[in-house]
Amino acid sequence: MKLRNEYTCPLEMTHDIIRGKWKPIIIWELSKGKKSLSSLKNEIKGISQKMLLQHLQELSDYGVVSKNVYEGYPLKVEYYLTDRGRKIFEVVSIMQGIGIEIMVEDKREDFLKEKGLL
Amino acid sequence: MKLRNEYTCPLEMTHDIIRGKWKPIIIWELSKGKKSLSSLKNEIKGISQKMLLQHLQELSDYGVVSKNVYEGYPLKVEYYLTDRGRKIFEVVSIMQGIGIEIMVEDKREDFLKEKGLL
DNA sequence: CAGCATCCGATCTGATACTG
DNA sequence: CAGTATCAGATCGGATGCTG
Repeated sequence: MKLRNEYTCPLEMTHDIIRGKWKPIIIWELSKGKKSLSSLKNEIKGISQKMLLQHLQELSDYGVVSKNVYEGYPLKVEYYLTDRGRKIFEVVSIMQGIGIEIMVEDKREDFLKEKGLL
Repeated sequence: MKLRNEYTCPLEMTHDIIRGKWKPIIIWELSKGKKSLSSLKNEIKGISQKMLLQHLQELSDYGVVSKNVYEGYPLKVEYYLTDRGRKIFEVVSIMQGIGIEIMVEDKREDFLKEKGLL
């Protein structure tokens, strides 16, 4: 667990958890179900394996993500959101909703339709 | 306006807006009403003037914050949330709520009581 | 009071190569 | 397939001093 004690307010703590560049999108993907490293890597466009692993490790330190490891070859590992992770997902979900609102207001419906979000 | 066009999904855009170290807390303070630079500086413990100004500038580029400037001496400037800023505040507000939940679950009620949040 | 410039260390991110 | 190590560049953040 990596959560600090010197937060000024609870807001800061949540912010600390999701601040990394790829963290919200990782949480978004994991909200759909358990995922292997490689499927996350394929689904998150542009992410490097290093950053993916590093962020998964940090999220795990925060108690947001956990994993099941199955021994044998090929290795199989499943990452998933913990209860706390599903709480954090509520924030991520609102971020998505507000992002859509702003894009609509910004006349970017074309983008949203392309993504199947409108 | 600083919002990019290459977002993969709306989530990324929202994340981009609030990622800076002090951005959520600045938005939180501004949600209470118009504020001068110096009152923000006093209310946000630990922030440097440089970061405060830089983040206000970025939030302004994103259309989240605006300001009124009154000529004369001493100079008077009021920062405030735009409509878009109030949308983003919804995210920040949820971040606070979830942060409180996590702290409760983490047995940090003492902290919350101290801050008058419980 | 509001705001700018500069210097510097810390942190973050990405590319690449390698291991079990 | 999952995970580690290293190196370099980019970005971020903080301290300080100066300006209108």
